Amino acid sequence: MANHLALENQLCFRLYRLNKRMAKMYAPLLKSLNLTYPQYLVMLALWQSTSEGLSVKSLGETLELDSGTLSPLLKRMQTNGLVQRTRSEEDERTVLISLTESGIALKAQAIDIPLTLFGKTGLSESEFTQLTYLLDKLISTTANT
Amino acid sequence: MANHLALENQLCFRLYRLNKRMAKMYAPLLKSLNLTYPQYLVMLALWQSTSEGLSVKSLGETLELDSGTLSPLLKRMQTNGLVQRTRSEEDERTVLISLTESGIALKAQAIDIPLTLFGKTGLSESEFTQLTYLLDKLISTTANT
DNA sequence: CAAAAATAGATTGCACACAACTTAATTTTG
DNA sequence: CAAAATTAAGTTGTGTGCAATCTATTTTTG
Repeated sequence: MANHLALENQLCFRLYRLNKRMAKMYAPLLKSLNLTYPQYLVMLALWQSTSEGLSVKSLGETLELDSGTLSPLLKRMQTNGLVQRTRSEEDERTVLISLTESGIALKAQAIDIPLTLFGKTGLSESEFTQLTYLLDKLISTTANT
Repeated sequence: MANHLALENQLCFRLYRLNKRMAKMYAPLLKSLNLTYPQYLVMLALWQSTSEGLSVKSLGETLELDSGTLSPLLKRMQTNGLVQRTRSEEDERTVLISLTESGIALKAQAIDIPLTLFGKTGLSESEFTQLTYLLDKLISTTANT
């Protein structure tokens, strides 16, 4: 007779706690780069993009964030000198976000973060693979928006 | 040669996205109970507690939230008639949070939520068990606070 | 082609989430 | 026992995150 409403039985609560703990583990490393956790995700997206940058729309699709979150976040990143905003010439509605020199340079300082964090998780390679598989499966069955 | 900074390779990003998707899946169900997702977690904690209720501190330990989050959140729940606050008599620093009649009654309306959501995940029982195991392992290796 | 619909981004309002700080009460300690 | 340290909640300030709305620009359609 399972108690379905017990907090310990909620998958969502495990994800909720773990997500917060992850962000807290990143925080000290990111602080030295003057980045918040969501800003770090934006940087990851931009570091792997072309030099023209990404539109706010495509950044939003990649990170699953809407303009209500991204607009002020990108404004802060611009203030901190990490990104530039350019109106697209083909479509005046579109704003292209691209890295500044300083934003590009920051990549070198971030390069070790993923492995450092993976070390702290204590997971084996095979557990990591298995967890990735299960999370992807769940991501694919949970519709976005 | 793995690209460690690629967004697709980040475990944290999978958890980040999935956590948000979960909250969005709960949202419509919780809206009919007039609860937000964090408020739902508070209700789960209170539904399984004794009738004396829980202190803000123990609620915070259970949910991994500090008073900066809980104080205003509990105030809103009190405004909505779900919980009461009582100063403890043994220790005047402690505030006990307990359910109102209406808060207790809400449990009946929430009883089907976990199974409804589990259905939407599309996970098998064995996948659920495996995922729970891996998440717990990760939770136990990631220190809190 | 002009009106209607759709799209991109920004803005507003509300609810977390957390660091840092404050206040009041209790414990510890010299 | 009194001063110092600790503890529990609350407050303040900043940064998300999202729904709803607004504005400007395109695209579609009659």
